[in-house]
Amino acid sequence: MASLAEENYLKLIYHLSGSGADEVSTNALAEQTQTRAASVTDMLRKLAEKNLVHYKKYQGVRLTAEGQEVALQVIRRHRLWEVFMVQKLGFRWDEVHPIAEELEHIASEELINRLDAFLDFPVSDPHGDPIPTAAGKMPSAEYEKLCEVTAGKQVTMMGVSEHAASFLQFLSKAGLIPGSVVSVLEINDFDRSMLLKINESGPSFVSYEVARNILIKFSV
Amino acid sequence: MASLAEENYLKLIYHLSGSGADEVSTNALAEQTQTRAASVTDMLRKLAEKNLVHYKKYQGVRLTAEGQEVALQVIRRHRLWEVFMVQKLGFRWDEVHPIAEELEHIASEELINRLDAFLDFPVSDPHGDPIPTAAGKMPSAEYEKLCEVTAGKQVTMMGVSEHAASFLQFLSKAGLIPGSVVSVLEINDFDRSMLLKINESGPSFVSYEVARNILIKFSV
DNA sequence: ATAAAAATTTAGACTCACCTAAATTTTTAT
DNA sequence: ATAAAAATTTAGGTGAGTCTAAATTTTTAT
Ligand SMILES: [Mn+2]
Ligand SMILES: [Mn+2]
Ligand SMILES: [Mn+2]
Ligand SMILES: [Mn+2]
Repeated sequence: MASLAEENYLKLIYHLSGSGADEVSTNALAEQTQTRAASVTDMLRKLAEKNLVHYKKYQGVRLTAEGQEVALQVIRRHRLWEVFMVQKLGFRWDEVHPIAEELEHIASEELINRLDAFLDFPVSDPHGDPIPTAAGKMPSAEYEKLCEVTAGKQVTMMGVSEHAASFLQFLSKAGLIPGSVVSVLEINDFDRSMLLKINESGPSFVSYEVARNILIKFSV
Repeated sequence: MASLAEENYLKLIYHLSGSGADEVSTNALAEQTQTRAASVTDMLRKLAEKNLVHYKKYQGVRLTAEGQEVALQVIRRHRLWEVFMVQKLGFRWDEVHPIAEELEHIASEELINRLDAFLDFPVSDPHGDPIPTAAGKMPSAEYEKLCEVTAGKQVTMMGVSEHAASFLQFLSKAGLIPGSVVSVLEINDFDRSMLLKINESGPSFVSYEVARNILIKFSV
């Protein structure tokens, strides 16, 4: 029903709106889609026509219930394929995103539900992002940022909020992957950089910029 | 490089030409692509421009070496995904073709080679069709047709030359799937229908039309 | 050999998803 | 409150891939 381009817009609106909460601006969409604002306007008119978004000229755009449903389906497919590529095909977590951008548009529901079962119904993807259910619910995964943890605390790494391959490669090298147990040894007041103990290994430094993009939960 | 539509044309030209041997007519392509002859002409001009086909007006079309390479890549992807869906996801062999028609256009070579390894380098797909190698060679699989077997002989079912879901479902019900051992008990002179023994089960009849589309090899 | 039929190509349009340039509306700063 | 700046939309195009209708070429039949 929704074309490949339409699916990409809906998914992007979902992400940029903070899971559908706020309005998204034309320019924000243009920047992320690598297109021009005029092209975005054209698409928004079409999506509104199809009742996939609420759109009033100059007022930004929000997903309708129907639009959100499509967006969550696309996100579900994307994340399940990422799990498949990492767990079954042996890809690294920094390699799978561009391929999942293509696979997410294969529409067969039968295919995706069988894939889900084959993967044992994973609840999150290799980056720690939650996988929407077949029924179209996004599991809420509310994590803290590592940069907000105080010295002396021990936490578990749960995911990332930045998906650039170079960032992910840096984390792998430091042993910082979902599941890693991290103790904050020291925090440098000056630049907010952190000295960490990661899974029994020797201490590592991470900058505030890195810590800001690492999602954690406090160990019980 | 080649668009989705172009890939579909190249694959189709390969099949209709008998693996690249003969010229293919505009009308034959129009019929199979569910488009009009005029649209096919447009596309052939474009493919010729890109050096993917040899094309002279009114003379039909043939793949270039480069075009054949693309066609074989697409066929490789199609068949590997079919194996994946049947062997790993539990699809039936009559369900996978339409989904593979979409998956075959995911271009990542890394993905397809890892999938190949994950599947243990299968040499044929669920329908018995050979899978082109990563190097772009189509393994030759020269089988006889069941309709040409004489009474009293025992053969092994290797594949089908007709892929309609209804035909495949009929075969499954009769227990006629690749690997089945088949003995020809009787052949009816009048309509060339056959009485078969399939894998130790009681005898079954198949029409000439069915036997003509079953590929076999003689048991050693 | 010629005329009719069939196959194919050309001409002119259409939709989708994008573009640039120009207008318009909204926001921000004075 | 007004002018400048920023954001957004409108106007008019483009290329890919398709269409219908008309013209052309090839094939078939007499
Ligand atoms: Mn991703
Ligand atoms: Mn992810
Ligand atoms: Mn198939
Ligand atoms: Mn097949």
